[in-house]
Amino acid sequence: MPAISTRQQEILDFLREYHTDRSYMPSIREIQLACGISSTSVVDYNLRLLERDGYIRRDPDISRAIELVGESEADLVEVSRIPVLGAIAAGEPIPVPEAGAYADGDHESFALPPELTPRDPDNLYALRVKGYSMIDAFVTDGDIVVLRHTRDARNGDMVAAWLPMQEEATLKHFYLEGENVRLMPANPAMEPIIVPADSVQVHGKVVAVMRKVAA
Amino acid sequence: MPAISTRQQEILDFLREYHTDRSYMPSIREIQLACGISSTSVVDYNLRLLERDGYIRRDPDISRAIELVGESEADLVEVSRIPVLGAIAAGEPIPVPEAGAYADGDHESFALPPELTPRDPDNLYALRVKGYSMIDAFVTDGDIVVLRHTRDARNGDMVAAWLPMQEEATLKHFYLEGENVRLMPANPAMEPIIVPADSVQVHGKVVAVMRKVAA
DNA sequence: TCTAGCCTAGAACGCACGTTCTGATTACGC
DNA sequence: GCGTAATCAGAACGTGCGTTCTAGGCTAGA
Repeated sequence: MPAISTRQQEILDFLREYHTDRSYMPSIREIQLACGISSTSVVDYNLRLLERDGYIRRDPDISRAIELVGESEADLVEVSRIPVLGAIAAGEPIPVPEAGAYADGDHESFALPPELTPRDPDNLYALRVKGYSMIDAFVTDGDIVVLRHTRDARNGDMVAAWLPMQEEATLKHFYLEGENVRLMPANPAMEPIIVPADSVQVHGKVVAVMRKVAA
Repeated sequence: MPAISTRQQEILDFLREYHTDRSYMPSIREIQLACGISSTSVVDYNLRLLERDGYIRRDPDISRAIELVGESEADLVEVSRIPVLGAIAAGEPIPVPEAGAYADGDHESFALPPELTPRDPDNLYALRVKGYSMIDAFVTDGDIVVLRHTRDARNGDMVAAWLPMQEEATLKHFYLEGENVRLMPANPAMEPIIVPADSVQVHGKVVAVMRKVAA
């Protein structure tokens, strides 16, 4: 892209600014006024150059038919907003999504980037991790875990599980073996837990983990 | 929101369709033509109702100044796109961002959600983690670490460092203590490394970590 | 049957706005 | 210095386009 003059840059900036306020483009005369240009023909002339150089696109004879090519559209990404339903901690029961909780209620929400969004973005919710009890799943205090609410875990899935007997919440890989469930830590150096299948409540599969590092 | 007539629904659909093609709104006469309406006043009348019911917003006397309220705008979030410059692994040197690498070159990129974006989103880049050598930082194979490129780490920052003597890349908390640097694992159960300050290359601060868990 | 409200027609008005034409001014290479 | 191109001015033109006025066809309730 060729370099552009300061006047063209000024026009381009104004287009961006105007478009974010209203959601349509200014008329030529509005550009003229805002940029302190003395004639509409000068505006037209510079718009012509901007179009030739690929910064904008115009439809002739149509009012306000200016498009900013690339840029603003490319930075806008469609993301799924995930409700944060609460916290997950070792000794506390896992919050359960009530009906309709996904449809964005009064919960705090979180934007999941498309790279981390699964094919099927339904029934997702997030929990904030409290404490250091889940470091065997490479998850630490303050992390956000994104879960898909489901009861049917398949072998190998990482699940959020509540163990009523032990009164413990945990994140483990799930393996159903006959009458028992084997819960494997993600860290292979640590020992699995084996419990009767009817004393495990699977709350959901872990879909993603995100962490903001302090400072 | 009150129910709307089929004609109003038809207009609304046309507005959406037209706006996705071009990025501006149709004129009243274009709506008239497209929806097979015999008079501009009918279009105006129905637009008036749609505005009263909160489906659209209009600016009087301005061409094509129709905004669709809510819907598409709400799901679009402005995100910063971070270039993924390569991989970080225990025994391999850390990829260094060349000048201009941030400005979106030919690198794969990654959308960082606003919740994880620091106040100052400059000089950010991402690396894909290879191997299991960084589990002491709660980071495992396949994770994405987001870094801010800087050489001046402050005490307590988590940094990506390259140790030329040991030929090792690592993620640790950084503490400068006189002539030496103490590198603390995030997991307090593990031992710190203490090395001379001139044998540590700090490549950047860790800003965020994200992980997609295999389904 | 009359009336009231809702929706639709057709036409005309008048400003908004893109376009264009003619010159003036500045920038720049030789 | 001069000539060519790039940029800027001012005004006028023609039409795009929102608006408005009047009026006719529906359905429903009294």
